[in-house]
Amino acid sequence: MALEHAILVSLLEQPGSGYELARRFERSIGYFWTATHQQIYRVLSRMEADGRLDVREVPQRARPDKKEYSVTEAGRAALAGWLHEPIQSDSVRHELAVKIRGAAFDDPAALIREVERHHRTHADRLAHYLAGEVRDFTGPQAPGPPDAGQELQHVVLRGGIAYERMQLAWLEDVLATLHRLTAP
Amino acid sequence: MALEHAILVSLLEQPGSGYELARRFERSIGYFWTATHQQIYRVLSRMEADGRLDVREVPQRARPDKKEYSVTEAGRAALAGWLHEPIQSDSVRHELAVKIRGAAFDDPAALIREVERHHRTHADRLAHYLAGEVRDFTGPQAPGPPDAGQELQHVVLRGGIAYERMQLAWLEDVLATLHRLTAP
DNA sequence: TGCATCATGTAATCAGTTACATGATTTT
DNA sequence: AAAATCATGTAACTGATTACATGATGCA
Repeated sequence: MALEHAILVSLLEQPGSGYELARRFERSIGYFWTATHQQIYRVLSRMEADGRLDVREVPQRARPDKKEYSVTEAGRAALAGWLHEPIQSDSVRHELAVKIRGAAFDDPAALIREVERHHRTHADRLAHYLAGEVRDFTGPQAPGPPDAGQELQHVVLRGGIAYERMQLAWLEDVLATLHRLTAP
Repeated sequence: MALEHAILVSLLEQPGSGYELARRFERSIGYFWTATHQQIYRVLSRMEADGRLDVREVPQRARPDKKEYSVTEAGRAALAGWLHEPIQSDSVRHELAVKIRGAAFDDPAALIREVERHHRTHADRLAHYLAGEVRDFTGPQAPGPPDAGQELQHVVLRGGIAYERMQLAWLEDVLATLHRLTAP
């Protein structure tokens, strides 16, 4: 299970509450791993019980208290152990592709709207990634040796950008194909 | 749940047994949806109980009997219904990206082998897809209007090819980054 | 007054994986 | 003699989603 490891990475980058983690999973970490708050809370409790995380109750004024989690030495060791194990390539779950092949048994034209909708979603996501790249990874780099954390975050973001660009090009291919089949 | 729909599509393309489906999920359908035989058998039973599939016991000589499944009218209607519902873009689960960001808290060099391994896996998969494309989608097309099923299968395969090419390019980017961080 | 944000959780259910189990035939 | 292929399944478990629940503050 990689949610646990994604949480370790995120909390090493910056300690925080379950709520904050859930928001990060909607933003940067969500570029390559998704999770809902329910699941995050459950995993956080377990990880704390397992000694991989420390909790600190943080009272706040004008807001409910929060539990700030940080990674213990045991947590860091667990992450290191996982990093040294080989993982298998992620299995693909591409629901839209199921639909496209399914359209052969229905009306291909009915899918055009849906594919256009996905195209917009991916275009938005790409714009969002590109804005993040400009914000976080341009400008003069600090003198001295390169910051590994920064470089690695950037290469992962470039992966997200490449993925969205590929998706957009493919969705355009799909649209052209659907149009060809509809009005030849 | 799209496994059910992936099974409907696959059985509409060609009726078959659970075993045969499992093999297709390792090949063509596996390009965009994965499933193990255990899960397939379970879902097949449920779908048959729900009246979406018909079963026919096929005795075979020199082999165990098999159950050949085919899609009922109700099954076809269920697929059509799903095709007309909007779906949300697939959520990403990119374990390798978690590892790459995690490498900032460990030794980035230790990841090089792992990334190279993934590169080989994707190169193999790409070669496999390209061979399939030559086998199934080249040569003179039949006269008359284009075959929708064929065109749609092809565009999905092109998606798989585009994905693998993008992955390969990105993994090369990752490797270059790791080398830069390791021996600057 | 109503909605959004911050903050945490439980309960029920569904989906997916891993391990185990059986048994014949064909190939090496 | 051993391994691979064909063929089907059960059981236990883990992971993930959906729905429900609570309650304060701040903004329009």
